[in-house]
Amino acid sequence: MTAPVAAPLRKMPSYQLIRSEIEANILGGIWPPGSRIPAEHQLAGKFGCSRMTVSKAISALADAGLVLRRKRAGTIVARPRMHSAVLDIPDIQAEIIASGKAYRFMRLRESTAAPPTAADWPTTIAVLHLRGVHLANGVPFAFEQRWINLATVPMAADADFAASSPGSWLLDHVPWTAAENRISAITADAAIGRHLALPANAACLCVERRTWRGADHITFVRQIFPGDTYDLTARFGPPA
Amino acid sequence: MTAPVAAPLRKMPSYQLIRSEIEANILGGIWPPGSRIPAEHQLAGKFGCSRMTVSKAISALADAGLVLRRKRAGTIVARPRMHSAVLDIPDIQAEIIASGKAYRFMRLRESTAAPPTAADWPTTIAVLHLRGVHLANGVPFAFEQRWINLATVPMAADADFAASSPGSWLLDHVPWTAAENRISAITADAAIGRHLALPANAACLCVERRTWRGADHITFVRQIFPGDTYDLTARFGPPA
DNA sequence: CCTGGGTTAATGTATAGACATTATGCGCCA
DNA sequence: TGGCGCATAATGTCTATACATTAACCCAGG
Repeated sequence: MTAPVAAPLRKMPSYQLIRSEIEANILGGIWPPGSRIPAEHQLAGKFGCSRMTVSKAISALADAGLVLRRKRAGTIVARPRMHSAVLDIPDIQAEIIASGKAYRFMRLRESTAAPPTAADWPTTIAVLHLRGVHLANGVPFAFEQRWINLATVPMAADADFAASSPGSWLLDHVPWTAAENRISAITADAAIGRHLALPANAACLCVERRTWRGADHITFVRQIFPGDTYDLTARFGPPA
Repeated sequence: MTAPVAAPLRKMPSYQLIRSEIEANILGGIWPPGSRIPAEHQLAGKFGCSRMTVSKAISALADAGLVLRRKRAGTIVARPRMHSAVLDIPDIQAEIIASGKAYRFMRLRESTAAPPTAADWPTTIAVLHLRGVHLANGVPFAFEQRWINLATVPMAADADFAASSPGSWLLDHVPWTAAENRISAITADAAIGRHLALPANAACLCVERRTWRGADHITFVRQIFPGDTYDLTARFGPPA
């Protein structure tokens, strides 16, 4: 039995090792933002590998936004920016099941109402309008209102949304090419308060998501979570 | 003058062209999820390039999550997932200025109160406690409450937060290695309502952010936005 | 029928070299 | 002094090749 070292330095490929080395220099402050890092051929010499390998390592760092590469000018350390965060917006059904609770989608009355103005859909297309509540162990977790474009997803008309939530069904059956998420805070109206068992005027987190397949609209969904029991969390970098 | 084609097929490198070709087959449904795509050497033959070039293209697709690569089994089209969304959480000062409005940070009374329990900071460290309101054209835009770890950032004690917001100042002076964002909805209390000129019990979007440099805490900030006028938007894929 | 192990097809990594591309920065010339 | 243009240093791409690694597959043996 070898040493049970928990460290992940088992047998890292060169380009990952080089990447880690550079990353450590940047994050450790040895190479401050704006400074030039050694040229590829210099690093290749230092690490005793070919320039291609160094280039692959630096390309990964450039993709990650840690450095900026410019021909002739060299590679410089990027100024850290709180540009964007990777936010986990999982499928509600999967999230509830993953937490060990029983999941159920309670479907409410639906209609074939016109698509919502917020989604700027053409008013002429045929849509399936769904309303329902996601339940975790029988407790309301989120209220969902969804419009599905029947021109793009005709088989949605025959789907059984009692077994799996509309979101999961769509993920399983319809590939999407673009999506947009919008997060805001709203005050629960009477209907929402009733569905989620909330007091009047409770603050709620509202997630609206639109998805496309190419130029075609697939679905527009508005999910409303109780503000005091749900939050979205995004994390960056190594664990603290 | 050549044809004013808007299409971006000007002079794409081979690996990007190959990537686009594969991507089109996947997104167009010709290669459905779970199906195998041709082996690298086959694609190399088809495109008349080396296997390295094909591999680079497929690696990019694998990084993007469109395909899964497995030795011997080949490369298969991944099942699309709403894994995570890239959310734009820009610096408030930069955001307001970018929108063409006048920015001002109105600093409120501060204290050296103990760090907030929510940030699970040690209670013994010296902190700088800041409170203020971000103003866009004089109108309250967000209420901010911030704690800065003076052990990690001693020069924050002497900084002038009238010129630039605390967030911008920190971004410019302190590199960070990890960050965590938490988004929730809250009901405005009396103080928040007063600062943001909101009616009582208005729903607000609450963004809490913690940043670290290595193992050291840098700052904990809680920003509160009027729920009806602010939202966070994240977009994926090509523009609609 | 099941199990084990070897074969082998596919990806993963790496190299040395070549040429393309680009913008920096210096020198030349007006 | 000023501006123009070219040499050059750096990254960007690509090739042909080599070997490592992995796991699907198949077949022999129980």
